[in-house]
Amino acid sequence: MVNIKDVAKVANLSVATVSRYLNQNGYVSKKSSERIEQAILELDYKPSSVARSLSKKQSNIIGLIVPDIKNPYFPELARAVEDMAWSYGYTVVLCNSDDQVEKELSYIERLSQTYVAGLIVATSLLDPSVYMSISTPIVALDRIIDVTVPTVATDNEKGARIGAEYLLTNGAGNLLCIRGPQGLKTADDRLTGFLKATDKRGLEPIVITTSFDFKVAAEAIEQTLAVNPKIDGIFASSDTLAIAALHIAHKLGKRVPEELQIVGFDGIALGEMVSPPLTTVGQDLYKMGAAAATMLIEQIEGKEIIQTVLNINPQLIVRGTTRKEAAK
Amino acid sequence: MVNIKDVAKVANLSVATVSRYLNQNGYVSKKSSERIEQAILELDYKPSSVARSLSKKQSNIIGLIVPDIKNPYFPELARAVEDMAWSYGYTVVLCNSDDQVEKELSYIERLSQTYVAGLIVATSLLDPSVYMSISTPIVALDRIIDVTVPTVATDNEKGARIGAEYLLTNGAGNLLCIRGPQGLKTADDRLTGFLKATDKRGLEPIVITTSFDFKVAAEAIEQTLAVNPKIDGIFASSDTLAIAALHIAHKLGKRVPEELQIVGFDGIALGEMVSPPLTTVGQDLYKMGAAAATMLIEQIEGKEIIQTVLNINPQLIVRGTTRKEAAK
DNA sequence: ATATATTATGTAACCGGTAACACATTTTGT
DNA sequence: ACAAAATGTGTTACCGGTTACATAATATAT
Repeated sequence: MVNIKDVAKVANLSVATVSRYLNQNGYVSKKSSERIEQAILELDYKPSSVARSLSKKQSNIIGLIVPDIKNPYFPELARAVEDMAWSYGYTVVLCNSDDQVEKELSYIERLSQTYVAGLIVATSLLDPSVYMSISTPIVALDRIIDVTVPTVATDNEKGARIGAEYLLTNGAGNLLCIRGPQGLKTADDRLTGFLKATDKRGLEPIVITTSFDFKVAAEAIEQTLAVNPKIDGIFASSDTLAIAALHIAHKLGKRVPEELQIVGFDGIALGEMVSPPLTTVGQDLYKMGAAAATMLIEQIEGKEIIQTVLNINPQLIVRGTTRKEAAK
Repeated sequence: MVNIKDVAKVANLSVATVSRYLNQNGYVSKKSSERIEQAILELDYKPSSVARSLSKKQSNIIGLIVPDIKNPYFPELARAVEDMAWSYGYTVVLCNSDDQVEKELSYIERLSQTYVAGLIVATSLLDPSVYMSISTPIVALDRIIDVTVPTVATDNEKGARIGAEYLLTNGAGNLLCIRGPQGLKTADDRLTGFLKATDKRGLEPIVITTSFDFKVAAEAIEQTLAVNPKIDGIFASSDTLAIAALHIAHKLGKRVPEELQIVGFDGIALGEMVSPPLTTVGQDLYKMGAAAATMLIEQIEGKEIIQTVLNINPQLIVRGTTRKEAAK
């Protein structure tokens, strides 16, 4: 492989000058620049990012830690992160933590051995102090880790309130809230928002807790609907859960949205594919991912961060699992 | 950060001995080993993979190139690849090629600058010669690039034949085949398999070509169904397309599977979530991804590759979009 | 007992960059 | 015109490992 020395030799200059040219720092005359360009072209020289990393103690690798890329929520974020990273010359390492503390810690350790430039963390199982003690720049995505950690997130409480209120103004009176796993801040906030909406009307909705796993969730929902046939509105803490509810509704022969209305949360692409398409509280996932990446890269490159917490506003996306006519 | 010199100093040995100990090559006495272990523990030493990469001209990074991780087919593969890579101590860089030659080439170039250990390629837009000329180990996943490139793939033709035959024996006589984009080997093979099944019966099915994009596909399907109301069986080249068909069927009020039967291809998790759940020709995606990763790592680590082409057998997964009773 | 093989360890060059420092040359200010 | 500032370039140590080579100490063979 061609190295910087070869280029220096051909250009009849020292490696330092070539390095200066490559990094656009220090002085390089026009003539030298041209000779270097020529040499680079001639030799098809590609600087070794490994050598650069070793020397600078800084790589162009960004770690993206998600619980599980199979969860349809994350590919959309990942894609946005990757796009942004790409355009800034960074590379994304995909890490599935599987919500295992050990695995996540081990990943962080491994990454730090490669001088990883920064971390985007879309998990929240570790103690905030762990993230705060990491020396590389970090951005929390979709999860608030700590006020000191730059964050891109949605106002989950508000979104849930909007979603629940839409169900209520839309004629659903007996609500079921399918909340995500206990202890997950995101799910907690969504429950809070939901309850705010129902409390205001003095309602006592049913709340069930379930994992995000489709089958497990579907079973729990089926049982709940069997016991409480009066339920005419479901607010789900995620689109996957909402789709599970829709699935069960079909199975039980409940017509959606005539007999049962469903509102999800997230705005994943899948929501448009099911029938009827899912009404949901949408987050602009691409925007979130892109914002997180941009934020991280700005941190990495030493730019002053003005805004450390970016709250993306959720937006109700009305599709087919709610009754439109009643909305007025 | 603690480096190998510090360890050597504490253990009262030279860096060479410590390095030998770390790599388990060369001679290191028991006593020295113990002293080194002690020192490593004491200092919490973690070897720098960057320095090692520079020296060895080999990293522990694997590049995974997919068209778009948002396509629900790829997260399942990616997850398997990542799992395997993880267990062998490798790290996965995610690359979305977007089916753009330039982007893919640029990725390959960037990765080679980091001494990437190997590449798993799930795209096929580049000329085979490009992949063959790459000096790092490579494995083709889901796409056959060239006989000389180790490959993990499904027998698409056979799978499509099985899927089409199932429709035919199941009472569907007027078939529509929704084939994927032209020029995509995978889609071509599936069409071939489909046609083999229909030709055998002397049928003349309708074949439409469409992109994998959900909305575009849905529109094309809607038009086709409108013009050809007789269609009672659809074979789709991918589950996403099948789900688009299902979506349109619902929209048009066609009962599935009573009036219209649908068979997809791929076996993505999504297929179980729609209603009715999708009958499909399933590939064991996890197995494919894991096999590709294993194959690659074996290549990287210099093991003899006995089997360079691994054909995973597709399997018909009968669910709700086909009529069961007629199967006999 | 001596030659030879095996085991154990250290020195130092190397991987391919970066950047501090030194030095030379040109430009600018007064 | 002369000092000071700006510009241009080279030498070399360093980042943190690996490994070829040299050397020393044991173990084994004859």
